[in-house]
Amino acid sequence: MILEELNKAQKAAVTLESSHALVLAGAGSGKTKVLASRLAWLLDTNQVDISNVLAVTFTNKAAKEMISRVLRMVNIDTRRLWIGTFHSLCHRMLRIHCDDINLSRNFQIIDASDQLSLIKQLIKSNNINDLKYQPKDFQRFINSHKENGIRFISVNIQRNCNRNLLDFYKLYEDYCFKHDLVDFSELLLRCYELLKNNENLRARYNDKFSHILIDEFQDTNNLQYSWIDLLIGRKTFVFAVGDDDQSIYAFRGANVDNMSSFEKTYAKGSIIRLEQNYRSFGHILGAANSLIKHNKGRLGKTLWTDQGDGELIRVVENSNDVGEAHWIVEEIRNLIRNGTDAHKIAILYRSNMQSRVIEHALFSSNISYIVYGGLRFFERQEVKHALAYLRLIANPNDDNAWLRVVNFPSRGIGARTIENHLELAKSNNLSLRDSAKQVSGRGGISILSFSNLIDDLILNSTKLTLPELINYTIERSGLVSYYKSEKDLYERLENLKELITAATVFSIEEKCISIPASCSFSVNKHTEDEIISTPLLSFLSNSSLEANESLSGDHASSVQLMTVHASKGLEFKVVFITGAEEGLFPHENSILEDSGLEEERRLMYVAITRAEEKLYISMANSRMLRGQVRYSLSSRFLNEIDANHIQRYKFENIYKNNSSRLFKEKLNIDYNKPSKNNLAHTSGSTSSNKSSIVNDKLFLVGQSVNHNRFGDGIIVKLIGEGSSAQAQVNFQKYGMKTLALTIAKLEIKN
DNA sequence: TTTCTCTCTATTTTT
DNA sequence: TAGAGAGAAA
Repeated sequence: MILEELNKAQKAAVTLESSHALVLAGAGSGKTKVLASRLAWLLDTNQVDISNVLAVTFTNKAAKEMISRVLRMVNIDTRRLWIGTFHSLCHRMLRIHCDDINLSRNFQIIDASDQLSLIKQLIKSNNINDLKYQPKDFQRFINSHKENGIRFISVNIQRNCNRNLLDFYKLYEDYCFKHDLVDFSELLLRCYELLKNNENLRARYNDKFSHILIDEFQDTNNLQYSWIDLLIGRKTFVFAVGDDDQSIYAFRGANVDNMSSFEKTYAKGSIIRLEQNYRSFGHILGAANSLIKHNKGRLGKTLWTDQGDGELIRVVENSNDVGEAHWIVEEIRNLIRNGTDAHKIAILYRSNMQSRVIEHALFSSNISYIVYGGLRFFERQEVKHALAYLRLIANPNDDNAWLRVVNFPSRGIGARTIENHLELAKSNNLSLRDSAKQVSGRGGISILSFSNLIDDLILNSTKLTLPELINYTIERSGLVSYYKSEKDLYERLENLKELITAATVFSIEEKCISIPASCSFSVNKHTEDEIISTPLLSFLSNSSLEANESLSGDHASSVQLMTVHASKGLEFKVVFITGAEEGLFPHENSILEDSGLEEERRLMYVAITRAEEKLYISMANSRMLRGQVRYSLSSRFLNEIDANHIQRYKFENIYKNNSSRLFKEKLNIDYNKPSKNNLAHTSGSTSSNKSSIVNDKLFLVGQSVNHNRFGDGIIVKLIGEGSSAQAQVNFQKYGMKTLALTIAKLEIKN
């Protein structure tokens, strides 16, 4: 039954015996199916006990999907299965073995935004004023080092890294160690060190896991690879699935080379390719294949389908961003009128800011839509406030949680009082809570009463279940009355109530419903499948690790809007790829280096391969960017796609009295020469000139020009007059440059 | 403490 | 354009 619905290549992968394997799974080739079938097959044929499998995914969503697919094939007790994200699996190991690595049992996980606010606080309290670096730079420095397995102590100072960044790394490390805080990269690094430095333990896990399954292997970073490496024992077989052409997260440390490293070290030339695509029609795949061929150093694969060519891809030129949005709306109306479900239509864009204009157009046409990638539930301000109170219950010495809510809702504790308090705590080497009694003055009294509030919450936590405790906490802390007080904060109040619901659901799932929130499970120490925890603690960990999808509205009848990154792994009947312009897609920050450009190309590849039946790619000759009108050439990627898969269109939009009338014309046009009459329709104005005459040449904004070194480009902006006149030019190969018109020899192209 | 005003900056993002 | 953060005024 498990093998019935698989094609030959899929079956070969699923039933592979006694060896490591690298499965190159193209977009839409049934990757998830193969992974789930593999696991089900191993269990069904009794080749392995469920407790001997480790399955790693990148998102919680993917893990859930995998579990539900496996359950459809075999009946198993999933609680004994080690499945989850890298972070959740490391977390699981750390909870079991925290005693072995000097980690407190109460260690708390901090998410990216907690980490950032901690960094800001440390910058302030240590009077660090290096104007060169923003808090985010410190954060990036710390995380990227951790993700390469580098602690402060092992940073090579010879490397050209700044002393201040380095010193701060130490400061941050010390603080986290002292306060039992573990950030996301620390979860991995700690767990890596646990296995690395503890031979016996490592040997036990090497024996335990006879099969390791890894999803999205192209997205692993160096530390994740090393962690897996440590888990591979003599009798362990790794089944890694990935697609180097869909690696789009190098910017956050993912290393595609892990695929070839794995292949060389373990899989030894045995690559299984899944190339039959079940998602898209031929023209769409042809376009994707012809585009991605421009990348070098691929492991190589070509997608094919037996479903026929389908429709040509429609490449559409618009005069500006507003026009593009209106054209999309018009087209979507037609599609819906002809029977396409709205939720099977996706609008993709390179950067989030592009959604605004599109949303506006959809909204005014009464087409319902959902935007993915907004604030998630557990990242919302009010939820984080409530969680800070809960963290203080779990650990009253959590200074960050203390600082977050000591004056929220406001209790008359100002910046001055807090400064005093911090100073006092630091000089006595105490936590804020332990030094609360000593704060003097009016603020001191307020702080004392806050401290009493926390004591009261802790007292009640032993009597109440988790949902009851949360309810009590948000009432007693004043959060509820604060959010009740103003009308437009109603939604935030709802979210607080939603948190109670989340805890209720969580309690049921964890089967800990009648246990008071702060009571420990009794645990056999070092039992590998048992976790030392309390309901409150595991709820808090869970809320950091599983910051679930944002609460969005009506799924079923809404058009879906998201970035190309967010679309990875999804599929839609109809896809609109918008903003196919030089500087935007490929993004100007990425085009100067080959690796950057190749990642942009893979991103376009991902976007194209989301489409099942209909694919539109649109561009606008000009768009409003950061309050200025920006002119662009069409994306080079459009020229890299084989022309026989494409049909080009051009749309002129004219607006009168706020109502839009669309005139469509089908033309064979050269996309690198925006026609001049488009300029008349661009909205917005800038303080710069629309034209400039230098050496008898008349330069216009929006004009195509050629420079002897930089090649072809388009004039984006003209600044100044006469001999000091400058032109800002967006060059196809070199990005944005500002040139003096009297010096630079710019040729006007017709 | 809160609110207003000015300045700065600007991909992609899961855990 | 729009949001965040800092600093000054109320």
